[in-house]
Amino acid sequence: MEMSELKIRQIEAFRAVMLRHTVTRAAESLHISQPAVSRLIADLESRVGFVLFERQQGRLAPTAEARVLFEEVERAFVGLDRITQAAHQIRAMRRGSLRVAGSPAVALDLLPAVIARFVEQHPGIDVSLLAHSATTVVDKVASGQCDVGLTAEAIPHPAVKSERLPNAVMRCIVPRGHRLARRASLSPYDLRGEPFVSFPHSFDARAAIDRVFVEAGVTRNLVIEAQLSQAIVALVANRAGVALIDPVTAAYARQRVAVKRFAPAVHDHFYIVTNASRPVPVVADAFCDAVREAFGRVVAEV
DNA sequence: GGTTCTCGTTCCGAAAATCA
DNA sequence: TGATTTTCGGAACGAGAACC
Repeated sequence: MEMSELKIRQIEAFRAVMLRHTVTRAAESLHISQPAVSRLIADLESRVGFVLFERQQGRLAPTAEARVLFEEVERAFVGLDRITQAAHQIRAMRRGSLRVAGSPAVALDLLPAVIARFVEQHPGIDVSLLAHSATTVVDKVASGQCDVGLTAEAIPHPAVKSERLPNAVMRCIVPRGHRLARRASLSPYDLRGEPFVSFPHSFDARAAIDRVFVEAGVTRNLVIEAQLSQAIVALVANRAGVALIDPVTAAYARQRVAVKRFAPAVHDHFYIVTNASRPVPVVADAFCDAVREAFGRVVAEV
């Protein structure tokens, strides 16, 4: 004979009566009326198919079967307590996971710095960091493989929201000890004739850089193209030439090259990318705040 | 929109426990 | 010992959700 389905509320009432010894006190602990508890107990007895309480002199006395059942209920409630605790930890961001993807320009220095601080503030959060092209970063966020992306290019995608970070202006880097390293800021005219290192033509940043020099009527001596901004830093550090790079990479390159402000401003925008079709997890939302703060601080100090 | 079901309420009475 | 309090549970009913 199949036992009909037990209900959580009936189990709660049973547990409350076992713990508080009377139906009235059980009802108080559950914040319901006493008859409601009596009815829940009666329903539970009907469903389990045996008597849980002997009515002795108007009082309830648990049967042996009730005591056995109570042991099992207590074990289950330990599990419920753990679920409650886990929910509290998730709400308080002391437990959970965060999957971050970034363009190389941010995945090698900025994001590790933000993540290290974030993990320190939120111990218990498991974090993974992937470095990919901007297109792949957006794909991973769109498909739900990553919670947050940070790209150095605008990649339109119907399944993602992009937030442009402010004040991202390129910096000029020159070898340490270079004649231009003593200057406070540089312009296209200062770089006339200098060996120049830049991104490939397919990059948005390359087009923006080229436009400034065309508008200034300055012809550069373009010697090397490189995909990664960190590679450009290495080339400049090895005196292969000078370059314009994004402010984040520039900020972390100050030990290796001289970083100079450049006018007119060449914008190189960064974007925080999140999934548009589902709510941003609490942890990811807090991480986005940390990224905004760190990004703003890094580009302001360089 | 009407019906049914679930879960809760208040009201009330019966029985036992407590107290002066 | 009688009055009062406590406890349990039945009856009636309401609110809200689910279903047709």
